[in-house]
Amino acid sequence: MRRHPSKQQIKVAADAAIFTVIGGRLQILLIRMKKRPFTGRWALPGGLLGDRDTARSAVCRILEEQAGMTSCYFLEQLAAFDTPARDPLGRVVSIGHFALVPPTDFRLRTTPKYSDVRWWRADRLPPLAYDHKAQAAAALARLRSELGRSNIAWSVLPRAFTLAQAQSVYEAILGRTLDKRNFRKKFLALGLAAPLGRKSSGAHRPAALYRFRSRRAAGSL
Amino acid sequence: MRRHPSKQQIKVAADAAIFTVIGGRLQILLIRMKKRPFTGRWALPGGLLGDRDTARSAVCRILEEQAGMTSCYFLEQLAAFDTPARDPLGRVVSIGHFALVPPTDFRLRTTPKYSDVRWWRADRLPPLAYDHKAQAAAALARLRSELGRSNIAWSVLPRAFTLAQAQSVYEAILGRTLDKRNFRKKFLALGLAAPLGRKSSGAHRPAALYRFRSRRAAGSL
DNA sequence: TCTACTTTGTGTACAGGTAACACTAACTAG
DNA sequence: CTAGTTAGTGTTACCTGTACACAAAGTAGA
Repeated sequence: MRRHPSKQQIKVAADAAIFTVIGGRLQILLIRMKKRPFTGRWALPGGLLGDRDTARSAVCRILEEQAGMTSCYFLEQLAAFDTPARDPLGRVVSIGHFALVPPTDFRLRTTPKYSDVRWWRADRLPPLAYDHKAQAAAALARLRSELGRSNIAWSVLPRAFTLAQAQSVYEAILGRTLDKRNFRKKFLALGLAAPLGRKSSGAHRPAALYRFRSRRAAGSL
Repeated sequence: MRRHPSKQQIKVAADAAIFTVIGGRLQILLIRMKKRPFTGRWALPGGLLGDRDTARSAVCRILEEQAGMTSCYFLEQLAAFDTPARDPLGRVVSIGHFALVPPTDFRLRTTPKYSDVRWWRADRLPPLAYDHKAQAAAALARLRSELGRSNIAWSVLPRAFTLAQAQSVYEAILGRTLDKRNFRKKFLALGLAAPLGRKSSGAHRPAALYRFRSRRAAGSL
């Protein structure tokens, strides 16, 4: 082992399933490819690692290049995807990632290398390039399973938020409605959030505002 | 993305944390390295992927080469380990795996490339090469967390087994004793095992024998 | 053959978490 | 001041996990 023969032809890439919540719906970020053999196809943002990249730093760089997205907050590794035929142009092993980001922190912007970037509803995806359908499905499953055990939700909520906003985010991610009283009980029992003052939204009864106690706690490998 | 520059210098390896249970203790398979810079150090079995290997097939091949271990039953991917400095001789991204195997199916056998192979108690590991300490720890955590949700245990139990044997395996893996009545209740409630006839072990009251209904069910990504 | 020893096999009670369920309080707009 | 909308609050039933003790079945050896 570890013979380091110079003949190995495998390349290493990183892909990212980036989620956000817009309009009460879970969305995933896709880019549209220009190059063959996937011309016109949508795909997860991704690309090859530089020699000094970690997979994580590669993802951050790629997100800026391909979508104008700065600052990766929460970003976690998903799995390695290594089917030999997954890239028709050559042997590429991809390290999949997933993240949850606030929809407002940046404006999506494409580059000449791609024809488009946009959010898609996570439950209505177009056909995807490579094995990205499987990657997106695995990422969604992990996102849902981590939601209950960690404080990922902070990355898509504003600094100060109401419990109704938090509940709406959880519902969007899980894809089902939750009971209001049970949600409040459980969410507060997790001890991740602390109350502040009050709020005066455009109309109706003001709601108490909360903030997350810390911005990094459980969840990582 | 996917420019396929021929200049990328990263290589792809696969490592494996192979567990078994011997004498009521959880054991992990290590090999002893001859080559610099880890001469004399113990390490997880592993090596570079061939151009047509999947990570999984590479692990199977490597286990046969490095330890004489045939037939990989249960083998699951753990994570990609991509710290640039993890291999002092060059940039290598490793795809970690873990498995649980029966201790009796083969005789361990080393090769001229390594000075030794043997089982080590999982709670008393020697210093390891590369980032294998972290890989082994992550593998153990995953093994424990999958134990409750899947039927991995079949891979270390004989075809026909008693509930006491099963309990002993679970205790070895989890590293703590379990309550007999609770274990039997839960194990049978999982519905993975079905009863057979009876047994006459060397001494004492005979125990009912069970078998697993299927040899592949839950647990995979 | 009887006794001592060892292992198998079984049920219940309590604690904690999850899921279902409806009404009053506070504010805005007209 | 009324109608409309959202915020906020407790209790009950159920399920899961955990703690705990004793009788039954066989072997080995006196």
